Amino acid sequence: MPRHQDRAAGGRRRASHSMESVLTEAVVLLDEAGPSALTFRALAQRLGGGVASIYWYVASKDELLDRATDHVIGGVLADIDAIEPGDDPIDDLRAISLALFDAILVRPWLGNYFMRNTDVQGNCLRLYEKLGQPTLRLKLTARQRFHAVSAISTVVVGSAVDLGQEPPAEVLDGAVGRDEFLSRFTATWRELDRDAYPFVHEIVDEFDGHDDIDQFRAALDLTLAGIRLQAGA
Amino acid sequence: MPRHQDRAAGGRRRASHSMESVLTEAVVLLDEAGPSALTFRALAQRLGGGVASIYWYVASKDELLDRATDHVIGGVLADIDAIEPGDDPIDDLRAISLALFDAILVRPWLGNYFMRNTDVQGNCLRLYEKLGQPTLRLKLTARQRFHAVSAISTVVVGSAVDLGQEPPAEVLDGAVGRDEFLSRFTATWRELDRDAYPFVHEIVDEFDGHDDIDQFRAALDLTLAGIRLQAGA
DNA sequence: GGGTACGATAGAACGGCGTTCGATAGAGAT
DNA sequence: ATCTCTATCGAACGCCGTTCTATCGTACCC
Repeated sequence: MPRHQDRAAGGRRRASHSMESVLTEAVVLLDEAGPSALTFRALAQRLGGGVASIYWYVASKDELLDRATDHVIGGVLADIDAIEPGDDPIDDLRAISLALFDAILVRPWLGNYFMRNTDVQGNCLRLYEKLGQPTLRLKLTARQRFHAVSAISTVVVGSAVDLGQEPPAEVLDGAVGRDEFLSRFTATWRELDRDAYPFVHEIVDEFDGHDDIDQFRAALDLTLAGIRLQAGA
Repeated sequence: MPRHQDRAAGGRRRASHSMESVLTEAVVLLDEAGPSALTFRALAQRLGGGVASIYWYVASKDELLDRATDHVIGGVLADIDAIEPGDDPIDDLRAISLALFDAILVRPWLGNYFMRNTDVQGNCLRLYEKLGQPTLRLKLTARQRFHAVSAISTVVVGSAVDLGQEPPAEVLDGAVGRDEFLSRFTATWRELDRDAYPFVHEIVDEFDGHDDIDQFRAALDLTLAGIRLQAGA
């Protein structure tokens, strides 16, 4: 029986993966073209192996996304550990939140999978802890602390989701710039009836060419101001 | 040539749709079992027609989701129009936000599609306007007004996304209750090292059996407190 | 060194999805 | 009667996540 075991030039090599390489390459795909680009087939090709092999490391695509997310959060955690705690707990909260948001700006897809399953996302849990520790220095009840951190987390996730909307492909191609894309909206808005839409007209100039990080910082600072008020500090 | 035109008993009837019926049935599917249940095939079956017919009304699934979302926001808008403006603009902001969140509690999938494309989502734009009008009565700059409404919108969307995570099927089936599902997490958390996770231990009792609307209300009130402070009112 | 157990890999197939194509039925105008 | 435009639909296409089954290669045992 001719079992052709061609170890010669043409012979297919078997690929050899690792959890690390799987997650790293998954993140590369996500970074390059967003969640829709991360398919098992694309990932397998990048790893130089077969599709089914990936299932040895993760049980499903959801788990892959959860683990990939936690993988990059690990890096964020390192950045956050480098932050020196200051006198003001609220300033610490702000610093940690901004570090997290910086990571989301670079990888807008993060928002959709962050904190989805702490069983698998150990780093996300650690980050949650990090975010909560400054509140222990504030005069708050346990419930208030819980709500405060939830609120900050909500603001981060909410902002991330705004960012994470995959732009209509023409922006990704670079065919039209982001500013032009925004202006298309504002142009429509400006044509609305001034009496029926006084607020939209009031802020349309602000929306045009607005900066995402300014928007996040403003939302975060409003929440932090509320927390500070509550703590009586 | 025998073009068999069986108008007899067995003859298939043609279905007759309308934008209204398409969106209504789409919402029914979303309500019954979440976004994963809304497929063109399931929708066609419900409408008693063919798959391709739906494409006469919407150009893609994204547009279907956008329009379905805007459809139900229309109902929310009616609720909001029924709210009498009070003396305090911030109380009005709170009332409108809560009305919106009430709708999201019933339909957790809303958060993922809300405010995605104001071209198609006219009602969402109207709601944005409604949310902004109270800020016109506050002493704020245009930019501050823009950021204030964005912040509120972010809190709503962020909370909705938390809610919108499709539970792991066993909860949907009713096999395990929501409380039991939460307790499974907290049980793991309680086993963590107390020194490494002081905050998690501090709030684990709060997390166990927590109420989503309390969490939202707390986050919203923190943001509103920040806005009130900014307006010097 | 032959046999065996197991960690790891992979091709092929399955069913379901969004989407497209081409055909066609019905209603109204010419 | 014919033409036109709106509306409908079955069948097919290509891609997706997932599963099945068969293998390869190494470490270990006797």
